[in-house]
Amino acid sequence: MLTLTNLRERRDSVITCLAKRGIDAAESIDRILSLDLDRRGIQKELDDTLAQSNILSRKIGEFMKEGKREEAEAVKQETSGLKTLSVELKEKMSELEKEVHDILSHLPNTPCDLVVAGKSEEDNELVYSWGDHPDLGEHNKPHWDIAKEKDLIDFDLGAKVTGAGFPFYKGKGAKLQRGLISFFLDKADEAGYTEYIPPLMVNAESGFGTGQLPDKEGQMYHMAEDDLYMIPTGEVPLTNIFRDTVQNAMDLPIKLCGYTPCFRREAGSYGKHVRGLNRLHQFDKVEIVQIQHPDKSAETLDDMVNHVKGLLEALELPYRILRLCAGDMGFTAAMTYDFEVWSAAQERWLEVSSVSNFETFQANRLKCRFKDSDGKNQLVHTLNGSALALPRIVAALLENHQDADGVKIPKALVPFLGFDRI
RNA sequence: GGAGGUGUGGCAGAGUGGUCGAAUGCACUGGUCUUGAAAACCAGCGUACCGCAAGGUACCGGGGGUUCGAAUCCCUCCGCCUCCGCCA
Repeated sequence: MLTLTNLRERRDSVITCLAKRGIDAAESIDRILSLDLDRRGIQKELDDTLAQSNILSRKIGEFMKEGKREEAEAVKQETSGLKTLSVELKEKMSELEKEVHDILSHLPNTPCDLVVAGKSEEDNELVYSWGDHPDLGEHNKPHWDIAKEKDLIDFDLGAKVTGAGFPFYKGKGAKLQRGLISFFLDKADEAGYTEYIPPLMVNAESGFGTGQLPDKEGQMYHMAEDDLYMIPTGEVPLTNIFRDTVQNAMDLPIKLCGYTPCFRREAGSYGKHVRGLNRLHQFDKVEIVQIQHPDKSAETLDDMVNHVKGLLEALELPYRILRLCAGDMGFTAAMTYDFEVWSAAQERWLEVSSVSNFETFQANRLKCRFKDSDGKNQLVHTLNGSALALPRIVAALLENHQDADGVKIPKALVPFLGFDRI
């Protein structure tokens, strides 16, 4: 969530920034600013009224102590008007606050300077690429065929037991999942990230804290009976650890990681591009998260990007990195790098990781601050990235490393699997 | 799930409905003393909002209520603890 101070002090530049996303926020922002002005006026009035009635109440207390009942009663009469007034003012003020909050919580984050304006993925900037596209020759099966032949993944069984998008992994397919998770977690551990195993359901406060609510309400599975949400990403529980906290500047950055299944409703997506592992309702992911000092978050984002590069290179998968244009970025991000792996058999790029700096956008919702050198509380910057999401990695591994009689496992992964071919 | 208890500042821990934003101790910060340190002593030490400032307002788990006035009374939700039940 954008901070009110920011809107007040930098109205024009916020509007310019949001315009890069293709959003004309002038009207919303001016509405917020005018409501906020009203609010401040009313708060002044309310504070004065309360101050007045506090004085009278104290006076009543003194009279009561001295046994002057009549004088006390007389003062009581005076307070009744103040009381009704303050109730009215309180109502008015909370209405104004609520309206400001509602508009504010629907405004997305302002993109960084580096982020270009643009509407869709076509405007994303290619910033890096690695590896050659393999020439598969006649061995160019898509992963769903390989998975079926080698009995690695059973989509039909998942559809029967749960529904489409909830596959079963079997045998070497299951071991591949487990091995990849261990591999990713070990790499994160080596890079200094502390491993967590978080809850897979979160409450509404947490959903709001990282920005899934209210923006992505329909994307999450919701347990109505207990008002809990299945996590769409480990980001939600891992970042909400820091909700309502004040960190010590010395402890920054805080680095953590965790493996979790992720649950997404993905309503309305069907067809060829979501076939096989390309889009699932439940999938596995290792997430890395950092809580960082505002001055250092830009370089931290680069560190995280480098970490993900290392993973993909170890898996010998050709990839490219895109800096998303403003319009293609998520609601909460100030800057995002997407990693895409080339799928040789499908002849398309598959998004396998998204690494973002949210700057103070989440921190403002989370109320996550640190004490700066002046002893003042300041919002931290939050960052996170997938390192990595499994399904499309599995797809790319199966497709890119296939040969005449199976699939060759990249060397780095073999110790985690106990076999070198499928 | 049932019964009882409990929730106060970074921690510990007081708090008769009326100068309680809250005693006290510890921790922390600055100072005095000291060659230096420790000890001792002195002072400071929550957050948010409004205000140029002086200052004001709100906050004692969350929400609501009673009252001129609530940390203190009532209702409700949440967390924690103890006992019982159930259970991987």
